[in-house]
Amino acid sequence: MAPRTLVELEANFNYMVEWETVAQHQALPSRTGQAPASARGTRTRRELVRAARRVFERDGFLAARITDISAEAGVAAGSFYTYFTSKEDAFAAVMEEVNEEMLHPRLVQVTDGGDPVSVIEAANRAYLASYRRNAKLMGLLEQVAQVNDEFRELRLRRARAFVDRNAQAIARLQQRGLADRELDPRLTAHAVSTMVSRMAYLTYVQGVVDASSEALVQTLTRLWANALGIRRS
Amino acid sequence: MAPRTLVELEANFNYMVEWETVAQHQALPSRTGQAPASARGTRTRRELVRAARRVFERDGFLAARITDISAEAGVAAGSFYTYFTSKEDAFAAVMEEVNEEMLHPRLVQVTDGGDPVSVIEAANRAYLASYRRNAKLMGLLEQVAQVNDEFRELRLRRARAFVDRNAQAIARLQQRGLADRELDPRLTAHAVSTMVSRMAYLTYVQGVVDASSEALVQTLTRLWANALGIRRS
Amino acid sequence: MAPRTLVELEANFNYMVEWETVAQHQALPSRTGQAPASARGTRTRRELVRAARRVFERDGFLAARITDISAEAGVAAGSFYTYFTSKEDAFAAVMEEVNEEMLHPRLVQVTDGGDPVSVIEAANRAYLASYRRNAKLMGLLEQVAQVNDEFRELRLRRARAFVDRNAQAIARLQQRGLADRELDPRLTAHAVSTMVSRMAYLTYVQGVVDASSEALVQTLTRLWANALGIRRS
Amino acid sequence: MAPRTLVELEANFNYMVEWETVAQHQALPSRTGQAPASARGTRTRRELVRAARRVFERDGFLAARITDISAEAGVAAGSFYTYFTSKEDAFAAVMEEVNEEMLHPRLVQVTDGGDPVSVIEAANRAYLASYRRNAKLMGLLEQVAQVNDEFRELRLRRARAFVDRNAQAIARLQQRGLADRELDPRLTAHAVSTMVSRMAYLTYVQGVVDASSEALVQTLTRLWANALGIRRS
DNA sequence: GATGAATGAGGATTCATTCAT
DNA sequence: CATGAATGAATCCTCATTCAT
Repeated sequence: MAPRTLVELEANFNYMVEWETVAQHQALPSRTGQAPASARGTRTRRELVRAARRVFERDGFLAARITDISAEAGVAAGSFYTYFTSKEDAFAAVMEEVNEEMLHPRLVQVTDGGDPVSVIEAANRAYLASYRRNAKLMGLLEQVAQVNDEFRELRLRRARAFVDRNAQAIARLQQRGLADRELDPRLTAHAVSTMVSRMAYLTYVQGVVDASSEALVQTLTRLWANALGIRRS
Repeated sequence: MAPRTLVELEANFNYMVEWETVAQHQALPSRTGQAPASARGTRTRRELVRAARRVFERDGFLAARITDISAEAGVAAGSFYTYFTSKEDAFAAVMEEVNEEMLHPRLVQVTDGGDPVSVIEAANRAYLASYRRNAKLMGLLEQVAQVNDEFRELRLRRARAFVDRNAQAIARLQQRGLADRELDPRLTAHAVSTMVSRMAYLTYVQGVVDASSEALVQTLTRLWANALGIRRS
Repeated sequence: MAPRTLVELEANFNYMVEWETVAQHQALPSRTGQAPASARGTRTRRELVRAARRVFERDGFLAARITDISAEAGVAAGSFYTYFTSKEDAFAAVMEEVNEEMLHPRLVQVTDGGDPVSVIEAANRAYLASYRRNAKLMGLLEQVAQVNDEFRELRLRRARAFVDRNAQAIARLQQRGLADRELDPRLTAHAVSTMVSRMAYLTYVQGVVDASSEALVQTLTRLWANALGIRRS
Repeated sequence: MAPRTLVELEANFNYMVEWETVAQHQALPSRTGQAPASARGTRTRRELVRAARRVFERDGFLAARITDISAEAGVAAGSFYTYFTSKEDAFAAVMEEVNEEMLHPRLVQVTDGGDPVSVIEAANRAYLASYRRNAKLMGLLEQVAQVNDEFRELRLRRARAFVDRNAQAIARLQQRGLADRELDPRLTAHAVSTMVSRMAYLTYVQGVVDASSEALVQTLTRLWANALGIRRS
């Protein structure tokens, strides 16, 4: 039986590595200096997180200076350390914010009985749309993971979790005779996830893939279905 | 007619983005301070390049200090600048060296009449093997491209060139009825290239994919063939 | 009618190139890093400017090291950059300070009806006195202008302004039959200005002219009056 | 009796401070490493001196690097030290060369009985012409004297010698009733010398005085004659 | 809580000068 | 004599982090 909802789908073919990275409640590598107690504190912290996001998006993680962030937030340099212990900490907070935003994705519920391919298509469409919406941050995450071991570890750990689940889903499809039995489920899960997420990166962050989002959805969906050898009903 | 040699094959399905990146004779972003005029100079420069490679591989590009490199090479700090203008310049020189090595890949000649799939397999095997051999440097390149605009630009420009060629190859297969005609050739070229190269990265650089190289070759080859809808003869 | 006050006189025969250079409100080539916002900051900045002056006067502009200045001020090396962007910037601040001092010159009011020559004499006396008082800085300015284009440009631009005014004054005297009509007003203005200011330099900075200030005043005044062909009443 | 030749004149009113500076055979602050013994050596040394002049004129004394000079001369870096001990040394050699050139100035012989003013005029004309011809080097000398104590001392010592002679000449004119007896001969000698040489500097080096050489000669001559109170016959 | 000045470790870079070949 | 590579002392400058007010 086909998956019924996108949420269910995600449990099966989830390649949304980066997105879910922050959606998960596994602790981010954050050791926030202090939780704001007063209303003023809450406001200042919010300003700082917003400022950090702007500065990160504008200058990149490495080039961003603590000073720039506090200046952008309109607070004194020292105030940064009232709320964060480091640049990494502030970055985690920024991702947390995105997290909040992305925890409520406008995912269309998929009706029962949809065929596997159209479900995959819907998932791809949703994933690409949210990736595009947060392209700058996704690019940042890529950069930070490349530079900071803690973030890299975090990403890898989670990717593994997704792959595990996806691998199981693929295995089930194979057992039901709906997918190519020659494929190694784990490797396959990894490969197709990576294909989609990397294309999203190349398209929306690097701007090297010149295609409409719709064309992207169509092509990736077909490639995916083909690759797994999914029988069309 | 199927491609006859790996060389020919590369002209068709070349996803060896990173590898060829350095193999090409398009200039690397290198502005070396000086070409050594004496034998002694040649020796010192070579020492420095080797030292740079060791230090980069050990500490990463960002953490590497010029001082470390000259110390590792056993020369005075200032001598670094006799041969390079910057850390980037030294990095380019290191990649150049890899370049030399990879310009003579031990590519097995594929006999005539091999079916397309076995040719793809051979190409994948060769690519993964060389990626593995130079895994540390490939990871470095990934990191540097994330941090340095010049190297990023360079990579993107070249990737585009490969995709162009691959897209044409796919289009030809489609015309001959050997591949799924529903696929957009350019997007497809991009997607399958990225799938393979990214899996190589995740496996040999990040170590997250836990599989034998052979299993990897088998799975990627099958996924690729499936994805393109290649008819088996 | 003869000029009545020294202020009026200056508008006529002003050769005080270097002095007025800093007295003018045309911006010095200064891009100070930061205006101190606290009392402590004001104090530190003042200490730095004083230290800079001492070090410049002691070692000259070129030999002065940022380190020396911060050490002399009793602050950390990095603190220099809280207030200045460069050595040039600090130098501009030092000159600014002199500026303040010289904006309130103790110029004796000249009584009405004084004859032109005695007015010139008073002006010369005042100029030489203030030059002497700030001899070390005037020497520094000479040195810096020789080495730094921005300061050179500034000086030249201002010198031009003075010459313009002086030339007009000379032209008026010629029209009234009070000065030699054969002289080119602009060149003459330049020449006599330069004669006095250069003598001040040679005397108080280089110490090559061995004469009392009074003798200098007398001789320069007489040379000047003679040169212009001023008729004595 | 009026002076008969320009040479004689120079002995009287010589303000050609900078020029004669190098024309004199008082040793320049030069400790040349080695006098070339072979023909090849002579050639190399000449190349180096020429190159040094070009580089000094192009970049200024401070910015000029030994490396630039040897490169410009087309010799190895080390060769510089075969002939010079330092940058200062090379500079002295360059001035020496100019010296050679200026030892044969095309000075027109002044016939007997010329009146003093026309003699002064001729001297001014000759001085300004040679200053103009070597403007770049004169500017350099100004710069170097500002920066290097040895060159400064040298200049001052010589200037003093000239002033001495000129002061005697002026005193003689005063005794004969041909010049204003109120003037201090030494100070006057200094002042008029400086006026002319400084105007030459401002005109030909700094380019701030906008006048034809002829206008300059006329004005300076008249100012000078006026200043000394020379009676016209 | 906010402020903003002070700190100082840390690395890059330059170039005159030496010297083995 | 010429070569040109090696040396390394000498400063500059940045910026995360602390802390007194």
